[in-house]
Amino acid sequence: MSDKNAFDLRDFMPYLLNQAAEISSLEFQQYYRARYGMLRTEWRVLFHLGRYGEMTAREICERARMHKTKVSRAVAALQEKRFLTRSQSDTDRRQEQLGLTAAGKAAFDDLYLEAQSFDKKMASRFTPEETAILRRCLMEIARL
Amino acid sequence: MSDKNAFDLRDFMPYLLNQAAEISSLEFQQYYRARYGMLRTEWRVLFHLGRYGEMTAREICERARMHKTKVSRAVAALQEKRFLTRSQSDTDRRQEQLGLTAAGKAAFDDLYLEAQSFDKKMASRFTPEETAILRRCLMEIARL
DNA sequence: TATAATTGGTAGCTTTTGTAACTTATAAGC
DNA sequence: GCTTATAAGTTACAAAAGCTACCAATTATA
Repeated sequence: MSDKNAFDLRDFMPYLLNQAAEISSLEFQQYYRARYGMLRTEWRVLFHLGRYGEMTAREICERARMHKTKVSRAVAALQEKRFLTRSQSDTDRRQEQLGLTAAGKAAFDDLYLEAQSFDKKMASRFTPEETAILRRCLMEIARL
Repeated sequence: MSDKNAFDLRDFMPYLLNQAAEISSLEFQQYYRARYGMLRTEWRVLFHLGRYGEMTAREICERARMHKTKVSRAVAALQEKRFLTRSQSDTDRRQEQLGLTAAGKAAFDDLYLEAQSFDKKMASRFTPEETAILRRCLMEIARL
């Protein structure tokens, strides 16, 4: 147990993943938080609508793997910021189509570029081969 | 923007890391939660004390990179479960040395083994080379 | 065509986290 | 020695997440 080769916290994959996720997320958070006062949940919803176009809250739940209450609150917050509009569906009045306003699109475009360059910066710390393996392993673990 | 090769959420490293971390953590959580009613913060504190021996709350903060209020609450919860004891230091009466009780050690030993086999199971999904690269990249990103 | 079951979305309550202020103890400046 | 600063740890209050129950619209079923 006090053996030098013994299993350590730094060898425990869930711990490693959490530390890496936390650090990178906190760093990127600066952008959407400082500029737009957004939360992580809001940034995710914004990304989905900006990147993939109009969709319902349920579709966002599935794609982003977020609980529906989380999405509901993020949508309300984005609407409050005038970044998002809702329009009731004609075929099923329970659901509403969500879309971005001009301001929402502008925020998305801005953050989308930041995300790209942030990702590039992260990848640049490793060789292309390492980065490719890292991405593949993470996708596999995340079941994406 | 609707280009097939365009930057996608699945290409965004912080998102990938979060999804992978969340999935693996939720899975392992089953063990400490179901058997001992522990929270993640408590499991981390238990791990530190079990693996590295007695130390103060401040040392746990540094090693585990947890905020001192989080540690304080986890310590209180572990004490409540009779897994942990405190003893005031003679040289500095502000700090107290934290250690595990017999029950705490038993819980640690159990979970330590589970953690090892869990990690092994995760690693087995990849080749040894891939696993090594994955670990190195994560350590680098997490600045460990 | 009633009635039960399901679905999209919201609201309320509880648990957990984050932040700042506070308490007590030590260290530093003069 | 006496003030001031800093550190360890706790507490209190606010923000956020999780969970359950709920409402209203739709679909399935008897």
